[in-house]
Amino acid sequence: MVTIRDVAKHAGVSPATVSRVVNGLVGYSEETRRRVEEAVTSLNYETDFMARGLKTRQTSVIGLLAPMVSDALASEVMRGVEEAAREQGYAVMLGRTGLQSIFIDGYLRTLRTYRAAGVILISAVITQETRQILGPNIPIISVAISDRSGSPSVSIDDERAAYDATRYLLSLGHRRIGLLAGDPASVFVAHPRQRGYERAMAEAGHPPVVAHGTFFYDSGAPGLDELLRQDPDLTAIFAVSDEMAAAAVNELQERGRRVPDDVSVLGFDNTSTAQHVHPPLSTVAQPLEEMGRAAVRKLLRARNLGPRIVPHSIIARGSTGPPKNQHQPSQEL
Amino acid sequence: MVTIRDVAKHAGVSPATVSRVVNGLVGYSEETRRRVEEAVTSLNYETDFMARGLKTRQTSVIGLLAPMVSDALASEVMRGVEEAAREQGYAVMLGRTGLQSIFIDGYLRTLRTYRAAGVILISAVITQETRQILGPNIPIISVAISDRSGSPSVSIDDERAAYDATRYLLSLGHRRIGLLAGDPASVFVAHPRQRGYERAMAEAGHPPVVAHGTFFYDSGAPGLDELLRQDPDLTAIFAVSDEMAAAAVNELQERGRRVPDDVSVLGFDNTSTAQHVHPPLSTVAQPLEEMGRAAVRKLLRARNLGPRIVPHSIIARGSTGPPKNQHQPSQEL
DNA sequence: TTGTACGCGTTATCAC
DNA sequence: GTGATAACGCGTACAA
Repeated sequence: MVTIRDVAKHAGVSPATVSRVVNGLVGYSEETRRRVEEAVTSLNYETDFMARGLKTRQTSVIGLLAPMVSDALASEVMRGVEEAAREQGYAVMLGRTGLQSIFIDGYLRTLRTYRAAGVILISAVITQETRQILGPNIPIISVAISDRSGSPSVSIDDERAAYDATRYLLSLGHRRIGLLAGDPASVFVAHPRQRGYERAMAEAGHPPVVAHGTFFYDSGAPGLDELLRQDPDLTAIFAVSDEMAAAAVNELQERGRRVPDDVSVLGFDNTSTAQHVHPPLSTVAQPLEEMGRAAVRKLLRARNLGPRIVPHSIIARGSTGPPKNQHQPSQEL
Repeated sequence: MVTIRDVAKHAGVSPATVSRVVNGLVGYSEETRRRVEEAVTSLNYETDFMARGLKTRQTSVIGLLAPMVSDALASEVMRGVEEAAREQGYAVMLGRTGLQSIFIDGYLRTLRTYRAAGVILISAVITQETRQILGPNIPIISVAISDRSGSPSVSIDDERAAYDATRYLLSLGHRRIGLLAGDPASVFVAHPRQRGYERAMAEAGHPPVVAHGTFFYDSGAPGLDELLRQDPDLTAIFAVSDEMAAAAVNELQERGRRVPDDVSVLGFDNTSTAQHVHPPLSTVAQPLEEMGRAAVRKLLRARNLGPRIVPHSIIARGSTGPPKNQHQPSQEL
């Protein structure tokens, strides 16, 4: 292992000077810089992050905590985080918090003792406790969750997005629209989306039809069943996750209903799942990868005060279309 | 920040003793242990990983490198790695290598200066260069790739799995089976799978029909098109990734062919994608999560010499069935 | 069990 | 302005 003192000896200067050159500080002549750099490359010197971190009480590590490291949404955000971090010279430390944030405390402690430069939380809110464990020196930011506490965050406006999505279905002519909502326990995403749907339906004067799922694929079919029991004549299903929407599409076809001819289905998140079903899902897009990148930038810029809302958009693919109106013939013509 | 010396003072012992107690070594009385532990909890002491790493030249960090952090296969492996690492008290540092392993060198260097305890490579082979950058002290292991170089690895026998999968289709009665193969450039997975298919077909006396894709969803439809052009009467498609298989299912249905009644489709990997299409994909399962866990264990046990082959299995879901045999009526009855 | 040198980069202090 | 010296950060390991 070649140390800073080896380089200093080779270049005929002191370790302090080498340090200054390596870190691009001031206080040396052009000639010294050249000699030091020559020594660095010829000896293949690399700064020891441990030693540096011990002294500076900072490492170039960003902690990334996701409830499931394997779900499509988290994966997209992770990709953005990883790219932005690498570009800025940071490494990413990965942790899974579990659905009920079981492991989060342990990870935060680890990140603290590793003197992480910051922490990014996917789909989880920043609690008082979180902040406390992390201490005052490590910034934290949440991504892809509507956290109204004013903590640093990057997200879309979930209420507005669901409102817009419902309006989109209304604009296609649908009146009987069912909501495949999220787990009411995970109130921070599920609730705003449900509110947005309900607001749009109320404004249009149509009764809401709601069933609850878990966001995951498996809950899509039972949820659809529940919705159709409430109203067998639904012409559109709005699911608050692509996974549930995909399950709904498949289950509808299983029951002999065509998508979108008989029933339109609209998803949420625009993950890769949306494109893997047939017909491909129309969905509400969150710019997930960009949100990951934005989170890194915000974290490192240290002006990460308060929430940042990024724009959502609605992507129309094959799973949505006008209703056939067979059950409500020319009601409004 | 409370240091080991603070604890020592509080407990009336030396820093060295505190260190031994904290690390569960021997050489202190029961009474001292009690006093030290009391001091640790009352002062809320936590070991500084930087200082420890500086001295021991080791940190509890495992590097995890994947070509795409967001694909379904890597995600499953990552989940296993994360879980096993956490249980053993290790943190996971994540890196994306890019499809052509563009960033791998940079990450390896970073991992070296962080004195990682080991490196796990998903879907990439360990080259001479890789080993050289990492140095002799950091073990490395590859996962989910048939690397015949004898380097430490955890994978299925891809050739055998593809052979078995093809035999499975043959046993259903299929004779005209097309292979949607992988990118021939990524020779380490694509090639063995193709060989397994070709061996099974040769043994059965049927001509192979092969088209190449990229493993990704988008290449499925063009690949299918290519296969059907070579033989319009194929009754089964074996795709070497679930994504391509999913695309094939969707494209077949788009063309008015029923799955599995007209054409059976078999996937590979058993990722979540397999369950998101309709009908759900029959597929060759790799125990991806378990492979991730095994990689961590193997890495830390330091008896990680040579490859380890884990068993594959074939999961029959809705996308495969016997051929209708309309083109080859009762040939063997 | 304890004292203490050590690992290595950084930075404050000092000399030229 | 240039550069050197040395103390420092904190846990570990070896000699005592």
